[in-house]
Amino acid sequence: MPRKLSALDPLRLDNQICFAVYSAAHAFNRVYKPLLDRLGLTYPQYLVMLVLWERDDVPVKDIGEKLFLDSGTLTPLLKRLEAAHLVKRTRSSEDERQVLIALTPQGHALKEKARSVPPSILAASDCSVSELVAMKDEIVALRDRLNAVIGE
Amino acid sequence: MPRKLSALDPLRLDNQICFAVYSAAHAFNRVYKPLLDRLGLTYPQYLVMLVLWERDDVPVKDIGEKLFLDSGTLTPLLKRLEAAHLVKRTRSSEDERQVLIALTPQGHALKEKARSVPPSILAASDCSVSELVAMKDEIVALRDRLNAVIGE
DNA sequence: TCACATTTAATTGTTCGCAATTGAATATGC
DNA sequence: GCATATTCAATTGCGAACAATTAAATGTGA
Repeated sequence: MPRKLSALDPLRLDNQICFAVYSAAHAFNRVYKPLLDRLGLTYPQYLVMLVLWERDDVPVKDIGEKLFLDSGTLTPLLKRLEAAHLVKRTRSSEDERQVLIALTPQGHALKEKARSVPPSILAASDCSVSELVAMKDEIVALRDRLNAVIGE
Repeated sequence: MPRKLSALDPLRLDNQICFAVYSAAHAFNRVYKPLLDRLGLTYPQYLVMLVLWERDDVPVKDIGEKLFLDSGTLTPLLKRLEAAHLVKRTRSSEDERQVLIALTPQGHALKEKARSVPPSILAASDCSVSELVAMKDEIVALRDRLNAVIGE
Protein backbone atom coordinates (compact mmCIF):
# COMPACT_ATOMS: atom_id res chain seq x y z
CA MET A 1 0.00 0.00 0.00
CA PRO A 2 1.35 3.44 -0.83
CA ARG A 3 1.67 5.89 2.01
CA LYS A 4 -1.09 8.47 2.13
CA LEU A 5 -0.16 11.42 -0.04
CA SER A 6 -1.29 13.80 2.69
CA ALA A 7 1.54 12.64 4.90
CA LEU A 8 3.88 14.53 2.60
CA ASP A 9 1.59 17.38 1.54
CA PRO A 10 3.46 20.60 2.36
CA LEU A 11 0.17 22.50 2.63
CA ARG A 12 -1.44 20.10 5.09
CA LEU A 13 -2.18 21.73 8.44
CA ASP A 14 -0.77 18.86 10.46
CA ASN A 15 2.52 19.11 8.62
CA GLN A 16 3.12 22.73 9.60
CA ILE A 17 5.68 23.24 12.35
CA CYS A 18 4.53 26.85 12.50
CA PHE A 19 1.05 25.69 13.47
CA ALA A 20 2.49 23.38 16.09
CA VAL A 21 4.30 26.36 17.59
CA TYR A 22 1.33 28.69 17.18
CA SER A 23 -1.13 26.31 18.81
CA ALA A 24 1.34 25.39 21.57
CA ALA A 25 1.72 29.09 22.39
CA HIS A 26 -2.06 29.38 22.75
CA ALA A 27 -2.16 26.23 24.87
CA PHE A 28 0.48 27.68 27.20
CA ASN A 29 -1.50 30.90 27.40
CA ARG A 30 -4.62 29.01 28.44
CA VAL A 31 -2.71 27.10 31.13
CA TYR A 32 -1.14 30.30 32.44
CA LYS A 33 -4.41 32.26 32.48
CA PRO A 34 -5.89 31.01 35.78
CA LEU A 35 -2.46 31.13 37.47
CA LEU A 36 -1.75 34.68 36.33
CA ASP A 37 -5.29 35.86 37.10
CA ARG A 38 -4.35 35.43 40.75
CA LEU A 39 -1.41 37.81 40.21
CA GLY A 40 -3.56 40.26 38.24
CA LEU A 41 -1.33 39.82 35.18
CA THR A 42 -1.82 38.81 31.57
CA TYR A 43 0.79 36.55 30.00
CA PRO A 44 2.67 39.32 28.13
CA GLN A 45 2.59 41.41 31.30
CA TYR A 46 4.08 38.44 33.17
CA LEU A 47 6.92 38.31 30.64
CA VAL A 48 7.62 42.01 31.21
CA MET A 49 7.64 41.42 34.95
CA LEU A 50 10.11 38.51 34.50
CA VAL A 51 12.42 40.91 32.69
CA LEU A 52 12.08 43.55 35.38
CA TRP A 53 12.57 41.08 38.23
CA GLU A 54 15.95 40.30 36.68
CA ARG A 55 16.89 43.93 36.15
CA ASP A 56 15.03 47.04 37.01
CA ASP A 57 15.15 50.67 35.89
CA VAL A 58 15.67 49.90 32.23
CA PRO A 59 14.46 51.76 29.11
CA VAL A 60 11.47 50.47 27.16
CA LYS A 61 13.78 49.54 24.30
CA ASP A 62 15.73 47.05 26.45
CA ILE A 63 12.53 45.28 27.42
CA GLY A 64 11.50 45.21 23.77
CA GLU A 65 14.78 43.66 22.68
CA LYS A 66 14.54 40.90 25.27
CA LEU A 67 10.93 40.07 24.44
CA PHE A 68 11.07 40.85 20.68
CA LEU A 69 8.29 43.43 21.10
CA ASP A 70 8.09 47.02 19.94
CA SER A 71 6.85 50.22 21.55
CA GLY A 72 3.45 49.88 19.92
CA THR A 73 2.89 46.82 22.11
CA LEU A 74 4.88 47.84 25.17
CA THR A 75 3.76 51.43 25.68
CA PRO A 76 0.10 50.63 26.40
CA LEU A 77 1.04 47.44 28.29
CA LEU A 78 3.43 49.37 30.55
CA LYS A 79 0.80 52.02 31.12
CA ARG A 80 -1.54 49.28 32.34
CA LEU A 81 1.18 47.94 34.65
CA GLU A 82 1.64 51.49 35.92
CA ALA A 83 -2.11 51.83 36.47
CA ALA A 84 -1.88 48.61 38.51
CA HIS A 85 0.88 50.25 40.61
CA LEU A 86 3.44 47.59 39.65
CA VAL A 87 5.87 49.85 37.76
CA LYS A 88 6.75 53.51 37.51
CA ARG A 89 7.56 55.20 34.18
CA THR A 90 9.97 58.11 34.32
CA ARG A 91 11.75 59.92 31.53
CA SER A 92 15.54 59.60 31.78
CA SER A 93 17.33 62.82 32.69
CA GLU A 94 20.47 61.82 30.75
CA ASP A 95 18.55 61.04 27.56
CA GLU A 96 15.13 62.58 27.45
CA ARG A 97 14.07 60.23 24.65
CA GLN A 98 14.14 57.26 26.99
CA VAL A 99 11.47 56.23 29.43
CA LEU A 100 12.87 54.18 32.29
CA ILE A 101 10.73 51.45 33.80
CA ALA A 102 11.21 50.75 37.50
CA LEU A 103 9.39 48.37 39.80
CA THR A 104 7.32 49.75 42.64
CA PRO A 105 7.48 47.98 46.03
CA GLN A 106 4.31 46.15 45.00
CA GLY A 107 6.01 45.17 41.75
CA HIS A 108 8.96 43.72 43.66
CA ALA A 109 6.68 42.00 46.14
CA LEU A 110 4.72 40.28 43.40
CA LYS A 111 7.77 38.17 42.60
CA GLU A 112 7.20 36.14 45.74
CA LYS A 113 3.64 35.34 44.71
CA ALA A 114 4.91 34.43 41.24
CA ARG A 115 7.20 31.70 42.52
CA SER A 116 4.31 29.26 42.56
CA VAL A 117 3.72 29.65 38.82
CA PRO A 118 6.63 27.70 37.25
CA PRO A 119 5.97 24.52 39.26
CA SER A 120 2.34 24.53 38.10
CA ILE A 121 3.45 24.89 34.49
CA LEU A 122 5.93 22.09 34.90
CA ALA A 123 3.18 19.86 36.26
CA ALA A 124 0.86 20.75 33.39
CA SER A 125 3.62 19.95 30.89
CA ASP A 126 3.68 16.39 32.26
CA CYS A 127 7.29 16.10 31.24
CA SER A 128 10.72 16.00 32.87
CA VAL A 129 12.73 19.17 33.38
CA SER A 130 15.56 17.84 31.22
CA GLU A 131 13.19 17.08 28.35
CA LEU A 132 11.71 20.57 28.61
CA VAL A 133 15.14 22.18 28.67
CA ALA A 134 16.16 20.24 25.58
CA MET A 135 12.99 21.25 23.72
CA LYS A 136 13.39 24.84 24.83
CA ASP A 137 16.94 24.96 23.48
CA GLU A 138 15.84 23.53 20.14
CA ILE A 139 12.97 25.99 19.83
CA VAL A 140 15.18 28.93 20.77
CA ALA A 141 17.72 27.86 18.15
CA LEU A 142 14.97 27.69 15.52
CA ARG A 143 13.61 31.07 16.61
CA ASP A 144 17.05 32.62 16.34
CA ARG A 145 17.56 31.21 12.85
CA LEU A 146 14.17 32.63 11.80
CA ASN A 147 14.97 36.00 13.33
CA ALA A 148 18.31 36.01 11.51
CA VAL A 149 16.49 35.73 8.19
CA ILE A 150 14.17 38.62 9.03
CA GLY A 151 17.02 41.06 9.57
CA GLU A 152 18.18 40.68 5.96
CA MET B 1 33.44 27.41 40.63
CA PRO B 2 29.73 27.09 41.42
CA ARG B 3 27.34 27.25 38.53
CA LYS B 4 25.54 30.56 38.20
CA LEU B 5 22.38 30.47 40.27
CA SER B 6 20.42 32.05 37.40
CA ALA B 7 20.91 28.92 35.34
CA LEU B 8 18.45 27.22 37.66
CA ASP B 9 16.20 30.18 38.50
CA PRO B 10 12.65 29.10 37.60
CA LEU B 11 11.61 32.74 37.12
CA ARG B 12 14.44 33.61 34.73
CA LEU B 13 13.12 34.57 31.28
CA ASP B 14 15.66 32.43 29.44
CA ASN B 15 14.56 29.37 31.37
CA GLN B 16 10.95 29.61 30.25
CA ILE B 17 9.94 27.12 27.56
CA CYS B 18 6.71 29.08 27.20
CA PHE B 19 8.70 32.16 26.18
CA ALA B 20 10.70 30.09 23.70
CA VAL B 21 7.41 28.97 22.14
CA TYR B 22 5.84 32.43 22.35
CA SER B 23 8.80 34.17 20.75
CA ALA B 24 9.19 31.45 18.10
CA ALA B 25 5.55 31.91 17.13
CA HIS B 26 6.17 35.63 16.63
CA ALA B 27 9.34 34.91 14.65
CA PHE B 28 7.37 32.57 12.37
CA ASN B 29 4.73 35.25 11.95
CA ARG B 30 7.35 37.77 10.89
CA VAL B 31 8.85 35.37 8.36
CA TYR B 32 5.42 34.54 6.95
CA LYS B 33 4.29 38.17 6.71
CA PRO B 34 5.97 39.15 3.41
CA LEU B 35 5.11 35.78 1.84
CA LEU B 36 1.45 35.99 2.83
CA ASP B 37 1.17 39.65 1.87
CA ARG B 38 1.50 38.45 -1.72
CA LEU B 39 -1.51 36.20 -1.17
CA GLY B 40 -3.45 38.95 0.58
CA LEU B 41 -3.69 36.84 3.75
CA THR B 42 -2.72 37.24 7.38
CA TYR B 43 -1.21 34.26 9.16
CA PRO B 44 -4.41 33.17 10.96
CA GLN B 45 -6.30 33.60 7.69
CA TYR B 46 -3.70 31.36 6.03
CA LEU B 47 -4.35 28.69 8.67
CA VAL B 48 -8.08 28.85 7.95
CA MET B 49 -7.38 28.50 4.23
CA LEU B 50 -5.16 25.46 4.92
CA VAL B 51 -8.11 23.85 6.71
CA LEU B 52 -10.49 24.68 3.87
CA TRP B 53 -8.11 23.48 1.15
CA GLU B 54 -8.21 20.08 2.86
CA ARG B 55 -11.97 20.07 3.27
CA ASP B 56 -14.53 22.56 2.21
CA ASP B 57 -18.12 23.34 3.14
CA VAL B 58 -17.63 22.85 6.86
CA PRO B 59 -19.24 24.60 9.83
CA VAL B 60 -17.35 27.29 11.73
CA LYS B 61 -17.12 24.96 14.70
CA ASP B 62 -15.08 22.39 12.75
CA ILE B 63 -12.57 25.04 11.74
CA GLY B 64 -12.39 26.20 15.34
CA GLU B 65 -11.70 22.69 16.62
CA LYS B 66 -8.88 22.15 14.18
CA LEU B 67 -7.23 25.51 14.91
CA PHE B 68 -8.16 25.74 18.64
CA LEU B 69 -9.98 29.02 17.99
CA ASP B 70 -13.48 30.11 18.97
CA SER B 71 -16.23 32.00 17.18
CA GLY B 72 -15.13 35.29 18.69
CA THR B 73 -11.97 35.00 16.63
CA LEU B 74 -13.30 33.18 13.62
CA THR B 75 -16.51 35.08 12.87
CA PRO B 76 -14.84 38.42 12.04
CA LEU B 77 -11.92 36.67 10.35
CA LEU B 78 -14.26 34.69 8.10
CA LYS B 79 -16.20 37.85 7.29
CA ARG B 80 -12.94 39.41 6.11
CA LEU B 81 -12.19 36.35 3.98
CA GLU B 82 -15.70 36.67 2.55
CA ALA B 83 -15.14 40.36 1.83
CA ALA B 84 -11.98 39.28 -0.03
CA HIS B 85 -14.14 36.88 -2.11
CA LEU B 86 -12.21 33.82 -0.91
CA VAL B 87 -15.04 32.10 0.97
CA LYS B 88 -18.82 32.09 1.07
CA ARG B 89 -20.77 31.88 4.34
CA THR B 90 -24.18 30.22 4.18
CA ARG B 91 -26.45 29.06 6.95
CA SER B 92 -27.04 25.31 6.85
CA SER B 93 -30.56 24.28 5.86
CA GLU B 94 -30.39 21.09 7.94
CA ASP B 95 -29.28 22.92 11.07
CA GLU B 96 -29.99 26.62 11.01
CA ARG B 97 -27.56 27.20 13.89
CA GLN B 98 -24.59 26.31 11.72
CA VAL B 99 -22.87 28.54 9.20
CA LEU B 100 -21.11 26.57 6.48
CA ILE B 101 -17.90 27.92 5.02
CA ALA B 102 -17.21 27.14 1.38
CA LEU B 103 -14.36 28.21 -0.87
CA THR B 104 -15.12 30.41 -3.86
CA PRO B 105 -13.33 29.68 -7.15
CA GLN B 106 -10.81 32.37 -6.16
CA GLY B 107 -10.39 30.64 -2.79
CA HIS B 108 -9.63 27.35 -4.51
CA ALA B 109 -7.32 29.04 -7.00
CA LEU B 110 -5.28 30.68 -4.24
CA LYS B 111 -3.99 27.25 -3.23
CA GLU B 112 -1.75 27.17 -6.29
CA LYS B 113 -0.17 30.50 -5.36
CA ALA B 114 0.27 29.22 -1.80
CA ARG B 115 2.42 26.28 -2.87
CA SER B 116 5.49 28.51 -2.90
CA VAL B 117 5.11 29.35 0.80
CA PRO B 118 6.25 26.15 2.55
CA PRO B 119 9.57 25.93 0.66
CA SER B 120 10.38 29.50 1.69
CA ILE B 121 9.63 28.69 5.31
CA LEU B 122 11.79 25.59 5.12
CA ALA B 123 14.65 27.67 3.77
CA ALA B 124 14.23 30.27 6.52
CA SER B 125 14.24 27.51 9.15
CA ASP B 126 17.73 26.55 7.95
CA CYS B 127 17.14 23.02 9.12
CA SER B 128 16.48 19.59 7.62
CA VAL B 129 12.95 18.37 7.02
CA SER B 130 13.48 15.42 9.33
CA GLU B 131 14.68 17.66 12.15
CA LEU B 132 11.65 19.92 11.67
CA VAL B 133 9.27 16.95 11.66
CA ALA B 134 10.82 15.64 14.88
CA MET B 135 10.51 19.05 16.56
CA LYS B 136 6.97 19.46 15.31
CA ASP B 137 5.95 16.10 16.77
CA GLU B 138 7.50 16.97 20.13
CA ILE B 139 5.78 20.36 20.23
CA VAL B 140 2.43 18.87 19.24
CA ALA B 141 2.78 16.27 21.99
CA LEU B 142 3.50 19.02 24.53
CA ARG B 143 0.59 21.09 23.24
CA ASP B 144 -1.75 18.13 23.56
CA ARG B 145 -0.61 17.48 27.14
CA LEU B 146 -1.23 21.14 27.98
CA ASN B 147 -4.64 21.08 26.34
CA ALA B 148 -5.50 17.93 28.26
CA VAL B 149 -4.92 19.79 31.54
CA ILE B 150 -7.15 22.68 30.48
CA GLY B 151 -10.15 20.47 29.95
CA GLU B 152 -10.21 19.40 33.59
C1' DT C 1 27.30 76.27 13.67
C1' DC C 2 23.87 74.13 11.27
C1' DA C 3 21.73 70.86 8.24
C1' DC C 4 20.87 66.14 8.41
C1' DA C 5 20.40 61.51 10.08
C1' DT C 6 19.45 58.51 13.95
C1' DT C 7 17.32 57.08 18.07
C1' DT C 8 13.43 56.55 21.09
C1' DA C 9 8.54 56.54 22.59
C1' DA C 10 4.11 57.50 21.56
C1' DT C 11 0.14 57.32 18.50
C1' DT C 12 -3.15 55.48 15.07
C1' DG C 13 -5.44 51.92 12.69
C1' DT C 14 -6.09 47.01 11.62
C1' DT C 15 -6.22 42.29 13.00
C1' DC C 16 -6.09 38.67 16.23
C1' DG C 17 -7.56 36.08 20.72
C1' DC C 18 -10.60 35.20 24.26
C1' DA C 19 -14.11 35.73 28.08
C1' DA C 20 -18.73 36.62 28.68
C1' DT C 21 -23.15 37.31 27.02
C1' DT C 22 -26.97 36.99 23.72
C1' DG C 23 -30.26 34.84 20.81
C1' DA C 24 -31.81 31.47 17.92
C1' DA C 25 -32.19 26.52 16.76
C1' DT C 26 -32.15 21.95 18.17
C1' DA C 27 -32.15 18.03 21.37
C1' DT C 28 -33.70 15.79 25.77
C1' DG C 29 -36.42 14.29 29.66
C1' DC C 30 -40.52 13.70 31.71
C1' DG D 1 -46.17 17.90 24.00
C1' DC D 2 -43.75 21.01 26.54
C1' DA D 3 -40.37 22.88 29.64
C1' DT D 4 -35.53 22.64 30.01
C1' DA D 5 -30.91 22.13 28.54
C1' DT D 6 -27.59 22.20 24.99
C1' DT D 7 -25.46 23.77 20.81
C1' DC D 8 -23.86 27.20 17.68
C1' DA D 9 -22.69 31.61 15.84
C1' DA D 10 -22.61 36.43 16.68
C1' DT D 11 -21.55 40.31 19.54
C1' DT D 12 -19.09 43.21 22.94
C1' DG D 13 -15.20 44.64 25.39
C1' DC D 14 -10.45 44.36 26.53
C1' DG D 15 -5.65 43.31 25.76
C1' DA D 16 -2.14 42.24 22.79
C1' DA D 17 0.77 42.58 18.18
C1' DC D 18 2.51 45.20 14.57
C1' DA D 19 2.97 48.53 10.57
C1' DA D 20 3.33 53.17 9.72
C1' DT D 21 3.69 57.65 11.17
C1' DT D 22 4.82 61.46 14.32
C1' DA D 23 7.57 64.17 17.37
C1' DA D 24 11.18 65.12 20.25
C1' DA D 25 15.99 64.47 21.60
C1' DT D 26 20.47 63.35 20.36
C1' DG D 27 24.42 62.49 17.37
C1' DT D 28 27.26 63.53 13.10
C1' DG D 29 29.70 65.74 9.39
C1' DA D 30 30.96 69.44 6.77
